[in-house]
Amino acid sequence: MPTISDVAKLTGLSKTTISRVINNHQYVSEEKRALVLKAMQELGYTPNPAARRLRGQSTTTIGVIVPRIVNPFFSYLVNTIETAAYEKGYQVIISQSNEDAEKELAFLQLLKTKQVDGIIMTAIENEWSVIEPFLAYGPIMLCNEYITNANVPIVRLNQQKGAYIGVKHLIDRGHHKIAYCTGGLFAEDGKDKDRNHGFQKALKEADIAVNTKWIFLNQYSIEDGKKVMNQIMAMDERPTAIFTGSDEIAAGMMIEAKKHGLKIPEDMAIIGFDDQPIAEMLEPQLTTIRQPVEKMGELAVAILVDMLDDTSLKVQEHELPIELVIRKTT
Amino acid sequence: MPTISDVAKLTGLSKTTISRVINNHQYVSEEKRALVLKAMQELGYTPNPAARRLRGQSTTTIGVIVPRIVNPFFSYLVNTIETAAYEKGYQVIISQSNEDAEKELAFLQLLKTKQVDGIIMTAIENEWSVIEPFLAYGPIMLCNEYITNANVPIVRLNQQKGAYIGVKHLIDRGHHKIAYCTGGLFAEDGKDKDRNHGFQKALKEADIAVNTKWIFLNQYSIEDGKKVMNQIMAMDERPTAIFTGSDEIAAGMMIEAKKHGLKIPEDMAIIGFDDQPIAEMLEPQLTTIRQPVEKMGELAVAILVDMLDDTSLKVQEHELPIELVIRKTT
DNA sequence: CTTATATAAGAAATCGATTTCATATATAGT
DNA sequence: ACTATATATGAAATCGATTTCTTATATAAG
Repeated sequence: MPTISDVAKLTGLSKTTISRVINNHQYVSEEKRALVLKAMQELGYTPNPAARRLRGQSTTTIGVIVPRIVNPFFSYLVNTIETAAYEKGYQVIISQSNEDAEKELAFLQLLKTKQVDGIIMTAIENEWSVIEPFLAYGPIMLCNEYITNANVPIVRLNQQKGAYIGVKHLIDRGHHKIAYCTGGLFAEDGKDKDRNHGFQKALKEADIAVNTKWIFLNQYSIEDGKKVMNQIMAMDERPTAIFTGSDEIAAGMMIEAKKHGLKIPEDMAIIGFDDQPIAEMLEPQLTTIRQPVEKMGELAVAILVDMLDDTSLKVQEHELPIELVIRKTT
Repeated sequence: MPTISDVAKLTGLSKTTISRVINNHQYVSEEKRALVLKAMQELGYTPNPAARRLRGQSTTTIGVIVPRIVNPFFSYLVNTIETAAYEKGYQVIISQSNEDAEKELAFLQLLKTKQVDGIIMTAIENEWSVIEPFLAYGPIMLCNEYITNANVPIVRLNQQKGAYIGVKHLIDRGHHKIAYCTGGLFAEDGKDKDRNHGFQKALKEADIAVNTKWIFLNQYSIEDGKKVMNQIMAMDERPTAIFTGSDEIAAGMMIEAKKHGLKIPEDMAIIGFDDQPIAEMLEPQLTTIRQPVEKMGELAVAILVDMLDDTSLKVQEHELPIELVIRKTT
């Protein structure tokens, strides 16, 4: 690997001048600049990022934490983040937190040790008080999941509205017995809390009391959906509609409901969340709440890069629109 | 951020001794070792990776290239790679090649500039002659996609067998008019070539001539599947069965076939590839070829890390089993 | 009792860039 | 013509680790 000294030697100039050319500093004559550029080309020279980082320069790398990449919502989010980052000249380091606070913490260390310039968190496992100290080492921003009084940029959706319009839609279709199956066990803040509020608000407006037997929390996967549906099938009094926290839960429920001979939506209406590709592939096609994943990812990268360029930037918060996509399961 | 000098100052020892403790070198007294460890703890000291890299140490980072992360096959692969890497103390940098040779090349630069210790390629966009020179800067290995005479470790599946057993299964079900819809335009090597051979072998054994009208190459997504199905519907003479290169193509075809009122498998048998979660969610459930993604990812990481630990290791090639999962579309 | 070897620790060089400081020349302003 | 400023370049310090040389002591061998 050629180094900056090799370029200096070949051109007969000093390392300083080479560095100036690399970093587009002023006060380099056109003549020398061309000479240096040519020599760099010739040698196939690339600046060593480790050396640049050591001097406190940027790593042009951003870190992204997702709960699990196999969840399509997050793989789509990572897709847009990676693409947007690449366009801005950044690499992406990925970690799956897997609901593991330890692993999340290990990842935040990358910021401390300057392996990443900044971090996008799409889920939060640790207490904010644990995460906050890392802000001293670089920007952290929240995308998707959020915490109300964290003084960091947030790109999020109006989750309360999402749940509200979904449940409202079920009520409009004449349902009174509505089950609720979503993630977040004791959600005291953020996405799940807001969804809970949206759910409650819609019911309250229609004067429907919450039946706690039909509340299923901490549910995430297809398997979870199947299990819950089986629990519901075993009940004396069943709900007639289910609002779920993801298309995957909904899909699991549909598979199992069909096994039990239930007709959807006649015997059981189901509504998903996310509008993943599977929503269109299920039969019947799934009514769901669409989240603008692409916009979220792009915006998150744009904000993070802005913060990296200008550290004095003030904290922004963006709330993106969310909408109901009515298909055939309601 | 405390540095090694801070630890040295606090303990009253030299940087050299601190470094020895960090790297578990011999000839450090137990007494001093304990002292250093305590001081590191106290200061919350972590070695600066940029500095270590500059000295040519490992980056404990591996790079992974996938075509696109939103393809579930690859998001599952990345999942296992990331998990396995984390267990071995490695970070993962991800890039989507998006069928873009330029982007793949940009990613390989990370090896040259020591931002990653090694790279796992799950797809190949450039000519091997373009990729090979990068081997001088660190190990590259192939996982999933492969090139016959590249002298690098390969973890792959028996793709020929995969296509063969799939097509054979269709023939056993009595089909003679079999369409073939998969990726890879002019596959001269690797996965797609092998699949082509498997397809041809199965037909030949049953004395069935290939109908080129029913060959669709360079197809990947759900949308591609839909388009091809529409092309097939417009034909005078249609195939009665389709072998596809991914569950997604198959899913797209099923959606469109149903729109046209075709019954699956009676009017049209369809077989997928991958055994993604959607295979079970489609109606009817999709017959497909299962690929052991978890094993592939784990094995790839294990081999790469082995190579990093012991650079004299000889090149290995692993072929993992592949199997037919018969469901309801055939 | 001397010499060889194992153990223990530090000083200084090194990795490859950027940055600060110093210096030299050219141009502009008065 | 003389100072002030803009332009152009280089030498050396710096970032935070590891590594190579040294040196000093302790132990073992002859």
